[in-house]
Amino acid sequence: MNANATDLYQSWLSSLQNSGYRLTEPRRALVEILAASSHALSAVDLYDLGRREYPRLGLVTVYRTLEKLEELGLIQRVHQPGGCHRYLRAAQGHQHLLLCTACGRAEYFDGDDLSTFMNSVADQSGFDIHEHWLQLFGLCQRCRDHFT
Amino acid sequence: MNANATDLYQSWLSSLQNSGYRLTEPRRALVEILAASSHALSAVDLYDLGRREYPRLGLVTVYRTLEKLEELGLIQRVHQPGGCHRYLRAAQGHQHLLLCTACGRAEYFDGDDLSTFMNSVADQSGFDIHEHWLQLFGLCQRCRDHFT
DNA sequence: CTATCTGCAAACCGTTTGCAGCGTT
DNA sequence: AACGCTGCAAACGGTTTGCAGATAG
Repeated sequence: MNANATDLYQSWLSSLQNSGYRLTEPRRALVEILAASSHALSAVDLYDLGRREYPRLGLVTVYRTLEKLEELGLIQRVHQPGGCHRYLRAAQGHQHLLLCTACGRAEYFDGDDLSTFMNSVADQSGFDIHEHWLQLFGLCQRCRDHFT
Repeated sequence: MNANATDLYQSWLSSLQNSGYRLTEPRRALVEILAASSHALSAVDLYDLGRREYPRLGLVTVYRTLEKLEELGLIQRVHQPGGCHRYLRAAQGHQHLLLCTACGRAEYFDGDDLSTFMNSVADQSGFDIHEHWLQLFGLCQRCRDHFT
């Protein structure tokens, strides 16, 4: 776990505690995994990874922990083309997602440049836009090298 | 059903037939609904609407018809914040989606302006971007008027 | 007449809920 | 000691599959 992930881990644990939630073994394990991961993970991914650290972990606990972390704005759902979702640390400000279709790596990029575009769409359509959802799919550097 | 929807209806039926699929009562009913709808519809929406025209319709047939229409590129899935998906006539070229969170109305808008943005993201990230997914959520004109 | 399509029932998968016991605080 | 949290099992909702009869071509 690098410095950045350790910071995230500590701050997420504090967030949980400050909101009146208890710090338990399964929660520590899940927070550690999520804070350190560069991939969007499914509930079952987390279950499998979590059991390496805490073998008694149940899938239900994974869901309940995800629910709390999402509620606190620490993680967010990532929607997959197939339909089911994965979880990833939340975007900071106006960031959007770049997902590798081969390895699942997830990266955020800044998207402030989009505001002019949004405004023009709002004007033309008459919609009052509240939220936008932008995800790009492709091959990350590592997978490109790997496949060529 | 307006002229545009009638055209879509006829062309979708032809597409089905040209691909070796049969034109049956349930399929005609579902195609008619989808071609005429300005809203993204769930499988159950289609089931309910379809039964008004063809009461013996089964939910399974809805799914199987959606599968074929999607395979032929005539409709596409719309991903909802909640998780489950709805179906809508497919985008033409580089269009993106605008969805009303109140009434479910769906509109496409052109998004060619995004290519410069995509290129700069590709350059900065090292990703080879294959696909992008942009959906905007808000209130449509009609619902704005209704709520104010 | 044949192959495809249909509807039913049942299986399926990801997710949620009820509950009795465990562990944090 | 009290209450929140956990894991199990069972329920749940949306979707898919197996099958025998119906229907388009």
